[in-house]
Amino acid sequence: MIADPEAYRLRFFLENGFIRKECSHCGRHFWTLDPDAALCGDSPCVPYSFIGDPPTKRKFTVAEMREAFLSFFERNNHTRVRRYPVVARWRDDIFLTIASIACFQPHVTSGDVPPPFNPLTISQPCIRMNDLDNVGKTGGRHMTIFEMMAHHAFSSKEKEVYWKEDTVRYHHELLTKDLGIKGEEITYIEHWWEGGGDAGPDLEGMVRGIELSTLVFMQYKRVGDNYRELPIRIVDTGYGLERFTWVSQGTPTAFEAVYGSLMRGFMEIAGVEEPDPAAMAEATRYAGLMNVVDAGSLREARSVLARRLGMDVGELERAMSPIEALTAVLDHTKALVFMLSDGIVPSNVQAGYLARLMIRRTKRQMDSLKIKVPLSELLKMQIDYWRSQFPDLASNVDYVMRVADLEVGRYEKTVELGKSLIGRIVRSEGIAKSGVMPLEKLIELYDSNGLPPEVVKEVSEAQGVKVEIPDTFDTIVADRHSGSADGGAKKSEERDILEGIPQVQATEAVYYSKPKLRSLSARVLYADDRRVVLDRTIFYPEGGGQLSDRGTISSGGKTAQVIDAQRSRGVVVHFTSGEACFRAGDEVECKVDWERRMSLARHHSSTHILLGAARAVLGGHVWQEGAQKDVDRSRLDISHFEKISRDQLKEIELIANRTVEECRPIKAYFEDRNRAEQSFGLRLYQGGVVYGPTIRVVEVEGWDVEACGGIHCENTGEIGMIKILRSERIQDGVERLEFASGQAAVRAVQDMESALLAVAENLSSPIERVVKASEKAVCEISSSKKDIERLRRSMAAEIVPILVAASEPVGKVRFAFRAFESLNSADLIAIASCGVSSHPEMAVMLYSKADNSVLLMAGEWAVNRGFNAGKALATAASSVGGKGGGKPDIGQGRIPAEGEPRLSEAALLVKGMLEKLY
RNA sequence: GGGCUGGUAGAUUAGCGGCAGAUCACCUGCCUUGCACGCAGGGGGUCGUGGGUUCAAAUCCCACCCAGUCCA
Repeated sequence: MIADPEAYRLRFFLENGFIRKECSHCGRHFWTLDPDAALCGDSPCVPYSFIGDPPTKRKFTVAEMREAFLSFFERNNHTRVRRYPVVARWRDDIFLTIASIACFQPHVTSGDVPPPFNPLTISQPCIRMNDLDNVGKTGGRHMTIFEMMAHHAFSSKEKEVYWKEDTVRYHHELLTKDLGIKGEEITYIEHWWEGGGDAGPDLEGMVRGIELSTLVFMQYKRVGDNYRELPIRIVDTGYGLERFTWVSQGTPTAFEAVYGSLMRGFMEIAGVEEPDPAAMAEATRYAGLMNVVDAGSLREARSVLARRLGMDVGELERAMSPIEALTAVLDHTKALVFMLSDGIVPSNVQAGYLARLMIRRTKRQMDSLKIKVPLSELLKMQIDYWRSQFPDLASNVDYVMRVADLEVGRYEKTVELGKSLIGRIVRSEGIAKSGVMPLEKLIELYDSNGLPPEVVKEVSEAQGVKVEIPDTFDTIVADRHSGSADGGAKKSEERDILEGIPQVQATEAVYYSKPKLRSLSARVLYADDRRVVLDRTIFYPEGGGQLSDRGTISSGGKTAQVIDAQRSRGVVVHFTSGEACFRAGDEVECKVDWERRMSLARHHSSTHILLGAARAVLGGHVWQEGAQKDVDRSRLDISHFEKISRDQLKEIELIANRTVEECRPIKAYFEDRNRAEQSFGLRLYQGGVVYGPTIRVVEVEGWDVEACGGIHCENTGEIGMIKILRSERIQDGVERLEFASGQAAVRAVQDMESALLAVAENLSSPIERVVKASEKAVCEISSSKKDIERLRRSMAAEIVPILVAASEPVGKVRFAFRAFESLNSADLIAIASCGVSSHPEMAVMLYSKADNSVLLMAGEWAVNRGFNAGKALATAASSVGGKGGGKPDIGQGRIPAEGEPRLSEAALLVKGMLEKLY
């Protein structure tokens, strides 16, 4: 949609002498004070002209520029708001905070929740992974991490804060008065903005060829091809802190301006020379002229630039690539510091995957620069550089460094493993011969070993094996999974629990107001053969990972079992079984299965306590990733970067139980969202995204606070005991704790005790010495085995001469046959193989009465002449009712006791076969 | 949550129904006297756990545990 030109015809422009023009180069409309201006002021229409010649009254550092901005808006009645994390945990549609307005979506922008302050100003660190490829190649116009300075005003019909006029006036005043940019140098380009389903006109503030700010007037919601007015209109501005700083310093790239001494430190480590400032400035100006940065346009621009500098393209690339890689490392390491410090745990999914991607990319760039210093050191340098402006970074420095080292190690291990795996596959004859990697193997390497096809290609082509990656590789892989994937997905299809129920009032949640009430009389609003809706209820409906209450509803002597309760749009539906049937208007008596309720409450409160304990033991990066509370056992999934050790588990358990002993009060109450956030921070949202202006806060006093809808104990002492049953790594970066509380915990301990007692009994050992006893037993088994093996060998050596002496010539071989009383098949093998290997002309047939096993081993001579002991034994054994088989040199089988008297017949049969050899 | 791959000596692994092997490391001796050296010999295995199929299971089937990995 193109906005009505009237949308931009501001009184501010008209009264201050701005004129509307059309850019002779790109055709866009813009407002300017310069009557001679013909171009819009954006690149590529206008080249960068601030390098070496800043338009501001003085140079600003990043910190100075941020402060200048925030204090300007504070002076103009805005409230300064602290930055939000770069991980957007309050949103379920994006992982990272990509703009300042993202902090207030969706609750504030939808009108559900009032903004914390109105108007407000903020400088919000944002991360955009989609610019990853451009970082370092555009002189700093693109960065994965940047700060978006903003002033936001939220206006509704009831309350008008400010709109376009004041926004532009603030903008202009800040730039001209506080920063000292001449009014004539600022142009405002008319533009239409759309994002995240919202839309509105916007003005882009341009100075000397670079876009410094975007002033968006969000006022529409996009519905299909139409636009609907939003209930609240939002001033959504974005001022690029790094660009403002850059422009004020006029450095060749933005990196010198933003990173200053840190950049020099990184260059020293990497051994990268300071590039010629003039050439660098030229390159940056050139990058500025490129609209889209992709491989093609980059190459093209390079060759033009090379010509202008009088260089060869290759020469230019060699000169540029170290500084490009270095600035990318500079940018990525800062992004990583914020990501990790804000608690992202690298993983193979979601936000964790973005962190992993960033780490691997950074590592590759570091390798290309041959940087030997560990990544964690660079991160440490970043933290030291930024800590005065972001004090919270310093508190997580240990975690950040630890995780970075761990991840780099993991990456190196994966690549190393991949190399040996590919090497082995290549060596497998089929592939080495054909010289081509089959698609099948390529998919397997990716699917099972996580090796991207590009890596496989690189490694195997170094070994002379061609790899072709089909364009549709991703689709092929996806297809393989689709068969199984939809099986689970379809099941989760939700049916409306209110289907067929007429409009009824919201159910009064007595389970919240009087959580200790075990029975309640209520009135039936609706009932059918399996569902009952009441005017009020004490049955907790399933939610927040807590199962629903069960119990009974009865009236006039008839009773129905409540097997489940669910809530939808404020209405609690009780699912019943049994004959009792109710009618609307009936007065009924509700009874909750109290044992179940208490067990669920204990497990739920335990979850909060354990989370706090895990955070205390493992660190502040621990967040709840999911939870399920049942009656006998529950589980809590938490983010953590490595397997939780036994000792840590014990520590968590101990601390959790201490908290239980301390009998801390647990308070549950409804609270205004903004107020709760201010008191407790975003830590509240452990259980995931919560909607609405009012949230229910569950506070374990002095221990843990969460937004939570569940039923809890009133005091941690009611839990009695928490027993962690086990921990499991359910995916990279997520550990699952399974635990039991109260009686269930006692029962779990009893079960373990019984198992231990049984073991002790088997070992005839008292429990205190059961460990030693079991170790000794295993040791003895092992040494006995060695003894047996030794005895077996010497026994075999003793018997062989007897066997040889008793053997008879059969054709050209000697044949020995003998039955033993108490030897087993392993013993027979030892004897026969000893005999046959020392007497290659022999064939030995042995029988054991103890386990009815029969063995035939043929010496080399017979085997070389085509004798097959396996086949011979098979026929011989079956002739007397047994079974068997084997290979040419060895045949094994079993002849049942009934066949024993006819053993000599079987031996005769074998002899007959041996006789034929010549 | 679902799929795939793997679990064999301290390490890396071969075998994939029929006598558990290799390489490195380790120990002993010789050669040489020292910097991934050669030779001879040796120790080291509940073949992840528990069931099942089979005359016979490291090997096939089922369940579970552990590790890796992909998809949601």
